[in-house]
Amino acid sequence: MGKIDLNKKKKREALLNTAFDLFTTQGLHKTTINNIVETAGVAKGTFYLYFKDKYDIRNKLIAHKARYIFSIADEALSKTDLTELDDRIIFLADNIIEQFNADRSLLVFISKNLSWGIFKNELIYSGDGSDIDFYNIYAILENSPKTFKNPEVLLFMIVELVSSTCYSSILYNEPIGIEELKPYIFDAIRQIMKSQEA
Amino acid sequence: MGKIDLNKKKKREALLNTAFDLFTTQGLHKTTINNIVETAGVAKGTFYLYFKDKYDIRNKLIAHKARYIFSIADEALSKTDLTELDDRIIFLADNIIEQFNADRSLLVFISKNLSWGIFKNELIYSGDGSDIDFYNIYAILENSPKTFKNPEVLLFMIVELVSSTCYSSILYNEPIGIEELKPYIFDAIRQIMKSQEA
Amino acid sequence: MGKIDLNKKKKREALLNTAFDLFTTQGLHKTTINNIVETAGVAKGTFYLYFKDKYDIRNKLIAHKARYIFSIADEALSKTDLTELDDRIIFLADNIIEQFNADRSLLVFISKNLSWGIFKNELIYSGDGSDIDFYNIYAILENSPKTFKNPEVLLFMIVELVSSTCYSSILYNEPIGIEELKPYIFDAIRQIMKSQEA
Amino acid sequence: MGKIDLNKKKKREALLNTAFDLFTTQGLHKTTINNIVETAGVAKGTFYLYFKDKYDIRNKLIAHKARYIFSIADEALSKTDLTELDDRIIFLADNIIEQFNADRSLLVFISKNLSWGIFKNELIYSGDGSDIDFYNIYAILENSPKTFKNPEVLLFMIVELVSSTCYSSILYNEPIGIEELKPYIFDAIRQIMKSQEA
DNA sequence: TATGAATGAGGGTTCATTCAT
DNA sequence: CATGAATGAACCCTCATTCAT
Repeated sequence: MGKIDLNKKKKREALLNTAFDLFTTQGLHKTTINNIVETAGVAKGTFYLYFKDKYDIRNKLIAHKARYIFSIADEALSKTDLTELDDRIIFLADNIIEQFNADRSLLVFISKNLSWGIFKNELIYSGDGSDIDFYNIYAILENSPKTFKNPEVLLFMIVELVSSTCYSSILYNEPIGIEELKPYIFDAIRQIMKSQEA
Repeated sequence: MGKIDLNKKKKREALLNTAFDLFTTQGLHKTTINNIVETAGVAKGTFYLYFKDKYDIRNKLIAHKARYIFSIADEALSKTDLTELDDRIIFLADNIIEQFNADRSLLVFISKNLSWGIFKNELIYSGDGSDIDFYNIYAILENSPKTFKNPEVLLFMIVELVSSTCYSSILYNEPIGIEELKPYIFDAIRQIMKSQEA
Repeated sequence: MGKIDLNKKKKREALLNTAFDLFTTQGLHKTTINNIVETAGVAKGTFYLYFKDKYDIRNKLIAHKARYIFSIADEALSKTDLTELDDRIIFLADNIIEQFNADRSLLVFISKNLSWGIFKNELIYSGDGSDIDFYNIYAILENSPKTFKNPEVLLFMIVELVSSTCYSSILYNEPIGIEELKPYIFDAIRQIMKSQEA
Repeated sequence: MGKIDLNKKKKREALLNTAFDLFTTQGLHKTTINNIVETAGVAKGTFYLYFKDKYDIRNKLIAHKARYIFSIADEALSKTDLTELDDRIIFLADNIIEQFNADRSLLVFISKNLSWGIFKNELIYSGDGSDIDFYNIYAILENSPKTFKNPEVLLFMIVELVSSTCYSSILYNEPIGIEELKPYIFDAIRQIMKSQEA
């Protein structure tokens, strides 16, 4: 990669990082292209060399950040010797909850923008290739000795339950704080999994 | 109520209805005050007689619409002879899901804007008095012969599970359509309730 | 004067007093008809029964306030036994300066709005009749044993010197505070008068 | 200076000139940004590249114009062989009065906006460096063989006397025209100076 | 590639004025 | 006389986008 290409990548990443910071601190709507380029230290026109508009850069950020979160959780899981399926799923949930708890701006950004569609397409079947194979997470369910009526629905319900309850609990302590809520969530996950065993 | 007051109420409602239509079809951000007043057929200044700004009218709409949805479900429930708690909860969930299924714009609007905080304050403990007493829904849990570790958390988890899974399923048929998804949701609700019995 | 007429006068005066308060605290431009009628406690339409617009009420206030200031000074002068002309003029100047010093909002309002033209027409030759005869002040010069080349110019120069130096000194202490400045002003007045003796 | 920089300067000056014309013919309040940009022939947004708002451009104009007036007078003075201090001061006063007389819009603009504070900071101690050194005017008093009790107060009183009497006389011929008034003003200046000799 | 001056449509908001009650 | 809901023109200002350099 030549010097020019390196410079290009640096510019692109400066824009991505800056945009993420601004989106999470000020919100998508209040963040202007001006804000982004000024903070990133590039010229206004340069933005348009890399991204179509504000929404383009946002979409690229979502996939990037979500993939990163799962890779962290997945890596941590691989360092455990958990074998039971529900233990493994709950380990992942817990890890991700903690990531969100540690970085609330990340939680806001992901929650407001990540749909199941994006999740499935961008993460699970991701053809990105650059990072970990996220099919793993999905594979956990399929390669288990237990079988489920509909693994995708199961995963979907778990993801939705965790992410939506997290949001209110971590950000507003409503109805209770996340540490207190966790046992309920994990219990619920176990029950949902049991109910879907084939 | 005099002629003038009637006229005022009509104007206010024209603005509310128009705003709701536009918010749900074009989104909050893309809807302008101009759009609203033009469509509602009033002068721009009139908007500011009734609402502080776009966010004020949105907040008033959320409470209004959410209250309405629950009142419909509650009324339907009262016409059944269901006695078992889980049956009653699932009846409510089903009814609300069907309302969303019948009016997707409502689903979008409510999902994007209703937080648990608003839900609790505006609906359950609503001092509005104009409509049904929403404490009912909450009361269902407390007046039941069964008791739960933490009724509020239980309700919270059910609401979050239903609303977040609905969204993807009804709007995008992801991961599966709502009719197919329902049994899974209802099963999950039963399991979650069972796990929280004290 | 009937009850209705009394009520009318009360409304009019409420508007005048309120307008003065608002003009002096917020400025002419920032004060709206809305502000005035709300604070005065009358309906919006009522304003237009008494005044043409914001500028009409301002003009009526200027004359009213200026006349009042001079009447206070004049009355105080009549209670002294000063006989020398320059002493009498300086007494008036001092008295008016002190009134301004005690009520800076009055100073701002008068300074920004009172022109020599208004001063002459509204005050000196005032046909108002309701208050003191302001011709007095002018008459002081003419009835004096000393005579001046041009009494009106003399008065004009004194008024302009006093009012313009006051403004900066009282409001901003620039270039020096009013107490320190006074001897210079009074000295200057004496010199100007001497130079114009015929 | 490149082509772009030249263009920028031209735009900025077009805006300044246009704003001055409009402020002096229509008043600050009645002049809108729209007026300015339309007349100047630039886009609305361009205005905001150079100035924060209407008041920003006004402030920049005041300093600019006032400095210019004094520079003209100062230059004219340097071409005379006047040595007596009061003659020099009166020469400056006369020159400035004539400038105002020749351009009444300038008089209105300056009178309504120039305070002693601005005068002192922006003109006398101006660190601008671009124009003449205005400390000169101030220095005239200090370097004179005569000494004064308080040179700043002396200058202040002269400036205020001249500017406030000018305003009424030039614009409204009240109480008399400027040519007729001048001898009185100059006489007054001489008297005031004499009274302040230490 | 990279720049940033220039654009101008369109945003939210204000407020003097009217007129039916 | 008094009201105040309604009006709508006009305000200031923002900001995504372009394009000559």
